[in-house]
Amino acid sequence: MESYLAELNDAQRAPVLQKDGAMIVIAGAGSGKTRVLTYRIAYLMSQGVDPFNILSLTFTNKAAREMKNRISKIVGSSEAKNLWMGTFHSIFAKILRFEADKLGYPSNFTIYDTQDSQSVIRAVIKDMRLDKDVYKYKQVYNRISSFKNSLITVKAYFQNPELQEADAMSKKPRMGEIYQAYVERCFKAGAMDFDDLLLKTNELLNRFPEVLQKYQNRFRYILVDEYQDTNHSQYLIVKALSDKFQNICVVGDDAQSIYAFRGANINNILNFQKDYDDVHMYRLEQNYRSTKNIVNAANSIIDKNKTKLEKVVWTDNDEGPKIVVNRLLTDGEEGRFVASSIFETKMQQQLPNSDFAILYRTNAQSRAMEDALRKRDIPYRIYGGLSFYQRKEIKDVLSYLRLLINPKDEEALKRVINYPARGIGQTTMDRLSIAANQYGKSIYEVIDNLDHLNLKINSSTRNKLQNFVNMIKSFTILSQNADAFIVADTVTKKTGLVQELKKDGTPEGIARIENIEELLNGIRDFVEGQKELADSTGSLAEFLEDVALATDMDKDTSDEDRVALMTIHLAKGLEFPYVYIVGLEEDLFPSAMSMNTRSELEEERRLFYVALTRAETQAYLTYTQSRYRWGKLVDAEPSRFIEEIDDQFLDYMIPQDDYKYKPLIDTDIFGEVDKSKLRQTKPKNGTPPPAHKPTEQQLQKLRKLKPASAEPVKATKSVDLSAGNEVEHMRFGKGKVLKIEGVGQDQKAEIDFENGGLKKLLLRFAKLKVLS
DNA sequence: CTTAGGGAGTACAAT
DNA sequence: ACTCCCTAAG
Repeated sequence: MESYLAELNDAQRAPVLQKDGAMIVIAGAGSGKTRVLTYRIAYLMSQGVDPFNILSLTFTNKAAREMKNRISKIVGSSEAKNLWMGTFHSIFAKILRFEADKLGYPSNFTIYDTQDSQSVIRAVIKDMRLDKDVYKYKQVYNRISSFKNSLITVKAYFQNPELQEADAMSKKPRMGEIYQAYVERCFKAGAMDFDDLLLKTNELLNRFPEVLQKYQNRFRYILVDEYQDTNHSQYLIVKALSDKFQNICVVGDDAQSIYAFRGANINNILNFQKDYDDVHMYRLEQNYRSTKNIVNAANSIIDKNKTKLEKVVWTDNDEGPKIVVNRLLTDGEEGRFVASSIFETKMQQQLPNSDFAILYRTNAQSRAMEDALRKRDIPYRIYGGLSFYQRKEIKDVLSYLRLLINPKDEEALKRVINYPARGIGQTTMDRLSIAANQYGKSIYEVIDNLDHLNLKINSSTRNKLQNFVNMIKSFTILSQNADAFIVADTVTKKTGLVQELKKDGTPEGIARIENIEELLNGIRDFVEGQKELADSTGSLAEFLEDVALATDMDKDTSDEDRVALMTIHLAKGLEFPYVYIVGLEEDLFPSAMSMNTRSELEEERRLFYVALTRAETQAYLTYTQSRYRWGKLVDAEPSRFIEEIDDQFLDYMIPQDDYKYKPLIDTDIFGEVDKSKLRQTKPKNGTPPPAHKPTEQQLQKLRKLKPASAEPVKATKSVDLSAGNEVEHMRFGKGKVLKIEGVGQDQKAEIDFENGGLKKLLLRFAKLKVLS
């Protein structure tokens, strides 16, 4: 029974064997944290804990499935079945469906994806007659999302002068009204957006003490993976649920916190010890994944960050080959280099395609890689980007299905009411919409009751509307007796969706039909899978629930032999023998949008750390001299992150000197500055990290080198400019006069710069002070 | 009401 | 490059 404990090292075993209480496991990259979580759950069950009382929150549903399988093998599948495992979103969506009536939602509420939400916001902005160039819907969406993730409700927003002032300052004084209208529309449509799944869970637990108690008693043991990427809303849910029994185990790595843009708060992990009594902290520092070269190179990077918990990741693995760095002329060249490198390695070492991954900062970079791989006939698979379920034709089918389940779902209705075209245009929709508001009904209800309402709609249009409603109703009746596949199949045929695409005849149209077929196959598989589970009928509602929260990473691709292409964000938690990190260029990685503050830059650096630590055997870093961006060829310069790796771990494919920063010095302005001295300002690498397991003394010493956390430089551009702070890595407004320190030896320069290109240069080499 | 074409605006990561 | 929105004509 306990034989699996022997598969753990001492550091891993300790947290597994602590049955009760609060604990945090700081797990370095590749240190076996999934194994710890899995075995800990198995151990709890072996100690008599009912699986029904264990809640395990994972980062992907796939990870949950895999862990469950693993646990099944240890404790038996009938037991493991009762475990609550999944992502925050999927677990709490289930609970919310069960408790929906308490919050005034139907239990069949729709889950709006980002597209749906943004579309609602666009409509709100339009209806409020606001300037769409000022109120950009994506920005507004992000702002509202961040409110929700911080548990700032509409009411809380209007009670908070600071927020309102901030919005007024950014010339969006009516943000609150938009927020309010958006929330109302979603509620009316019986819809929750992604953030609502967490926000409403909080509301549920706060407002209904008996509900809170119920789930507190149910989830006596809570485990949270990737805790460094939890946002405030998730934090509060975990806190509330674990409050009674305090059996809480969080696992994470602050060095891999990369979701701040989604509201993740690194302080959740940094401050965990303050949140519970008697917190045990465990550290997993031995890396089993990567070579010494990779581990040490990664350490040398993350060392540049100031905000972090101290830990020392080390490995007993081989030294391994150095990290290869190569510069290419263009992104096309870059793709060709990567493809041929993969090809050669694959042939020489006789490796499967699935041993290789190409990681990039932005989805747009996949194009060049794809082209090159295709030319070489190397099978690949792209993860992320526009997911399958977000494609137009798929969303169209899904929207019909959504409408059957929840006729109030306005986004779905708007999408399909006139597609394929059936003569119901904007004018009609506007009238229906006004009537719906007037009577406090949904648009669908208005259409359904046209005869009883006095609307200015002519009889032919009335007919068309009636036909539409009748069609939907016939589907609804069908769905009461038939499974999801039969319903979906009928829908695609009867609505004329497929016919419409056939008529089109273009290659895109054919591809779309194939996609719809793939969707139908997927639904059939789902239905069969669900029916096997016995307690499920494979209904449409179940399928839609699954789809709404499905991600690209949830697909089982273990039997595919393909090179993996994905963003670094998606690669978190994965590992590959050979990893290519492409596009290591300033403004791309680190992203141009993430260089305003130290904390943003540090997150980019963590992202790079994540990328590099995916590699088991060898990593390749590439960058280009010019790249197509925004449809134009633009110059690129090497990322500072290459420079930050200690040279001893790198193997340059072109003369090393070429890799040094080439300062973009404009001599007109910089005439008196000695360029050679500028070069010398390259930061010296600190003490190289230990290649072997450090002694306890060494560990202590290394940990003491940096404070546990440093106050990040605060940063809105204006504030820091006027404060005269020493600031690194910051952008400045035009026309500011700055003092530069640390240029060469005792050289100081005063520059009035207007030119965007100069900003970056200065940041890289100098500390800046504002003179005026 | 529908459709095609032009013009303008937008560019990060994603549950 | 791409999407979205608007306009004008069918």
